[in-house]
Amino acid sequence: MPELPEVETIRRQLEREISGATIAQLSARLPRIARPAKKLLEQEMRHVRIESIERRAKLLIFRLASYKSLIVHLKLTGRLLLQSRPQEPGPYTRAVFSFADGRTIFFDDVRQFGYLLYLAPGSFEDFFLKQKLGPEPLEPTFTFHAFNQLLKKRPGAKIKPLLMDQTWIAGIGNVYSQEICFFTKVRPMRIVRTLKEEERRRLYDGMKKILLAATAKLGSSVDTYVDLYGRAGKYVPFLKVYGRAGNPCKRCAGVIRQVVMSGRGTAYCPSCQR
DNA sequence: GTACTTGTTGAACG
DNA sequence: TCGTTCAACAAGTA
Repeated sequence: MPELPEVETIRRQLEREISGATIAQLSARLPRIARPAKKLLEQEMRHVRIESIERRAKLLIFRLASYKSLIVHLKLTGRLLLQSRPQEPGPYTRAVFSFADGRTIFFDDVRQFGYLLYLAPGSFEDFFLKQKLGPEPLEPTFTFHAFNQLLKKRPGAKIKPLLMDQTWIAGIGNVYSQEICFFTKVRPMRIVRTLKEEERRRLYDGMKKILLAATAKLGSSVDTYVDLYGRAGKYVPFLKVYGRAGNPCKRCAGVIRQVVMSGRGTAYCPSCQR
């Protein structure tokens, strides 16, 4: 599942490879992934230069010439794959970017949840206002004080689903929210108002530490995630609780337990997470 | 055949 | 209005 570290990894690779390149054409092979509509998207993406690649939450933003932009959301199983030599599209290739220099990028997505969204100049701000995204956890301006203020807004929330709430904080999903709780030694169902000062501090430190470490390892390939070059992320061996239910805790003598919270699988160590 | 997996949306609830 | 939970979406994997 692409979360902040995975999406940021792809952003950096895209920046290196296609910033400044020109898209000759974009072909949406599966119309449902094209927004607002296949015809308009393909029309608007003819012969446009990519100025830069940005990321906000789990969204990739292609900044294009003439203040146009293209948003890419990978959702659960989306991939962007750079092909330096001509390749046949696979069964799950939903769109193909063809560059003026002959390279292509495939947008593959088994589950068809991902999308490509064209935004005309001006509608960019509207889109992000509607999204109501919370702050970026790795921004230098996101201090402990800012985090603490954020916690005060939701005193009654359970910490793990709150970490996954994109309108509260951006970019954290089901994998890293569990890892952050483990690092903090706090159970995922803990109510925010019961968190002590030192636990809040560990939450803040752990969040930054884990997201940075995972990004440095090019993300976690727990499902189908691979980077722009089709390579798996290398963070999985460092995951402490995600996908480890029934296994011994890596920190104490406990056994990792799995529960369901807000409809999502949630693993934690009942022994060292309180 | 059935259960399970997940990011986001929108509906439903209190 | 707000916070929260839950079904739905889709399709591969166990």
